[in-house]
Amino acid sequence: MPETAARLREAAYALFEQQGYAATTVDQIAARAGVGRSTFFRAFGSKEDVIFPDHDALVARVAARLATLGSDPGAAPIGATEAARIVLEHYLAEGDLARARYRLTATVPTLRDREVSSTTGYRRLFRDALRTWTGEEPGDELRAEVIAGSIVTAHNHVLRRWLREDLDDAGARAALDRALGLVLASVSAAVPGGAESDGPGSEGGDGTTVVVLRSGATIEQVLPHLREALATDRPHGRPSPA
Amino acid sequence: MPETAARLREAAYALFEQQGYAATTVDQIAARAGVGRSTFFRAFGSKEDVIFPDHDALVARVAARLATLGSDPGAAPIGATEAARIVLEHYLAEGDLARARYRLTATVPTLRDREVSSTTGYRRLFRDALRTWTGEEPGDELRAEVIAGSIVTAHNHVLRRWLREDLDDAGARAALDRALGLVLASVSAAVPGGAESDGPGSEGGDGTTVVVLRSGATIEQVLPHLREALATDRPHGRPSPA
DNA sequence: TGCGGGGTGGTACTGAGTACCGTACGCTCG
DNA sequence: CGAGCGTACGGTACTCAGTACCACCCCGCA
Repeated sequence: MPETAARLREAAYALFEQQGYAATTVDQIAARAGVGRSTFFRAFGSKEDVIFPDHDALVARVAARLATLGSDPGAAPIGATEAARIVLEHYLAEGDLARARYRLTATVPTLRDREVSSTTGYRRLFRDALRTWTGEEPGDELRAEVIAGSIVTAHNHVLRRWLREDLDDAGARAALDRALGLVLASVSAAVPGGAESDGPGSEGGDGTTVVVLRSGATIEQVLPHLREALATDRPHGRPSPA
Repeated sequence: MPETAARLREAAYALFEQQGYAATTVDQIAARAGVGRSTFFRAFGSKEDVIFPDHDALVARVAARLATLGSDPGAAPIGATEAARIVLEHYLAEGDLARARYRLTATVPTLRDREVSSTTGYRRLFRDALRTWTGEEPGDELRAEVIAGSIVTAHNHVLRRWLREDLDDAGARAALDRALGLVLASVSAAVPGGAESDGPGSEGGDGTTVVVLRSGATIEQVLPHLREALATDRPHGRPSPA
């Protein structure tokens, strides 16, 4: 019965907020919900699971969305953005419950670890889905991992701000779009040619790379900045916005 | 006595490889090491800690290296690279022990989670250290987080290949340099101007950005590639190596 | 000889998680 | 109506990680 699980969850959150996570025993939760201890472990596999219930279902939905990416390279950033939004929308729909969970995970190290390790699943999902976008050559594995990690980072960054009530729902949606746009633009500039040079600090004249983001400007607009950039000597200076 | 801890560690690894992690009890480890159960918990706080012993010390060393970054923007990528190499060198020095740990963490979900969550500490370290590099404005927080995450991803990517014996020691060092060079170059291309546009799929003509990495080439070498890149319409196309 | 402190072993306890069993409720089929 | 039957529940008993506490022993030292 999902109704029993709901009562258990409410009892658990109430006791956690009142006494703290560690000080609350499963017996207390079960007693408050008016059920036996066995019932608790049947509904949730563990004491932690009462806090992260529908996580698996969410992962499955994201995976389903990413599975439709196919091999069209242009679809990857849009699909990834929509997949990330699925997760954000899930938390927005949870509302106060998500914020209550955040208060717990922010406090209790065990729960924080649990949440952190759950993000790895998303990283893998995005990485595998992005393989078709980034390419299949050996060196591209790292690119896919970096992009996947950056997407997750961007999402979590926005989500955290919403959890802290720095952002309302609409603000979070807009911030996610902006963050993902920034991250995908930045990260899609990874340059295969750069991989051939021999690391930071070395300025092999052959390793120079020029990256163009967001085409649309004419050469005339760009050229002065480019000339200036090429004149400088710093191997890893700040980027020069044009 | 560190000698007692060493005996416990050897006994633990032997039993883990032989019976599996879950099937091995702390009593068995202590018995095999010829000490009491209390001694085990005195030496290592928990059953997991026997696998991740000097982790805190390693974090401290990385933190110490990053603390010397100061506010010189040019020092950030080099310092970050060296900090990442500290971690790699630690594992290389461990040798077979690190690989035995990898076999465990790859198998046992509990240990995998533990290791994953430990990377968060590095992420925070790099993020905070990179704040001075990426800037202090509000929008730059995300950039710092993304760069930090990418550094950790790059390191772990190389480390994992070494753990799987895809790479020998020298190969791992070289691969880390290349991976970090690639990642830092890519990620340092994050463009403040890009944050003003409204997400992927939009091609605001004003948001175009050209980023120069690894100066040293002349304009003549770069220009043809640049012209080609600017001619394409895709808002998020593959980068154009020059 | 007396004395204090660190490393040690032993005992007892709490609490999470598992296995198992008996039971009550609701269902369908005869 | 009643007999079977699956499912959800409660209860008991157990294992094991982790904690607290105490008694001990060995050591240097006065």
